[in-house]
Amino acid sequence: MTFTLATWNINSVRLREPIVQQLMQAEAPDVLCLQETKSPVDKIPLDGFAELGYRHIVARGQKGYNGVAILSRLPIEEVASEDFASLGHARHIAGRLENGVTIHNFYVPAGGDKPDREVNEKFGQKLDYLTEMRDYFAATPPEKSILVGDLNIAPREDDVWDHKKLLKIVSHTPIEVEHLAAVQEAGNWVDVTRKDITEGKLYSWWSYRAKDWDAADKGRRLDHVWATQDIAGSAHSSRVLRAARGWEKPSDHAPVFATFDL
DNA sequence: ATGGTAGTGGAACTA
Repeated sequence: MTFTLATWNINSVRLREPIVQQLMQAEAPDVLCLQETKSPVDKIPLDGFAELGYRHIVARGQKGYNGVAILSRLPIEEVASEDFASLGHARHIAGRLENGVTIHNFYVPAGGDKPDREVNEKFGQKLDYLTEMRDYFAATPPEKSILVGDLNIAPREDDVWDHKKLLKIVSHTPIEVEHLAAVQEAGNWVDVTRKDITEGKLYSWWSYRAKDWDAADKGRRLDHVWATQDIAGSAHSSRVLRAARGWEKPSDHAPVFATFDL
């Protein structure tokens, strides 16, 4: 059985209902994981998604901020939702497909502007969130699992437009990269995107603030697809749909895809 | 060092 999965920080699922449908029609991933839905679950516009074949959903939401959803053409059953770092935020949902694969969908805290937990509480919360993710996967090692989402960290030098310039910028600081590596190690996660696309600059996010995001190309790879060792070898065809960053009323993130043969 | 844009919700917060 082959299925394709996409992850996309949508920055309001209600405002961007049209381009979510555009992605469904143009690319038709079997499973679409969204972050920053910024909507209570009961106000997500599901009818149009269902008409396009996405009849199954597991989600967490809140008013105005955060929010994660898995929209699926395949039946999916909710299996977990954790409040790491006890923030009271809707940042995690996990579901299981009928083939036994578990999908974790995360929206990791962005962490504020200053990379110093002494002066910026949000940065401390981000590190704590990652530490609790690590402990969660260390306590119960995942199997046949996929982890996706906006992890708000670009770990590699070629995941950012300028490594040296971003070393003190939140999302690319060494301490964040170390915390993310600890999560990856605890769960035996393989970075599927970088298993497939081993070399070269690769981004999934471009700031709204750039005059011309495409020409400036000052991007970062904040959105990730990971899989446990037991199924990572079946993954292929990873890609970032950069074109979606240029669609009508775009998100500042582009969707990231991977296909699994299981 | 600063300010640049976008979403929610109708000011101030978050990213």
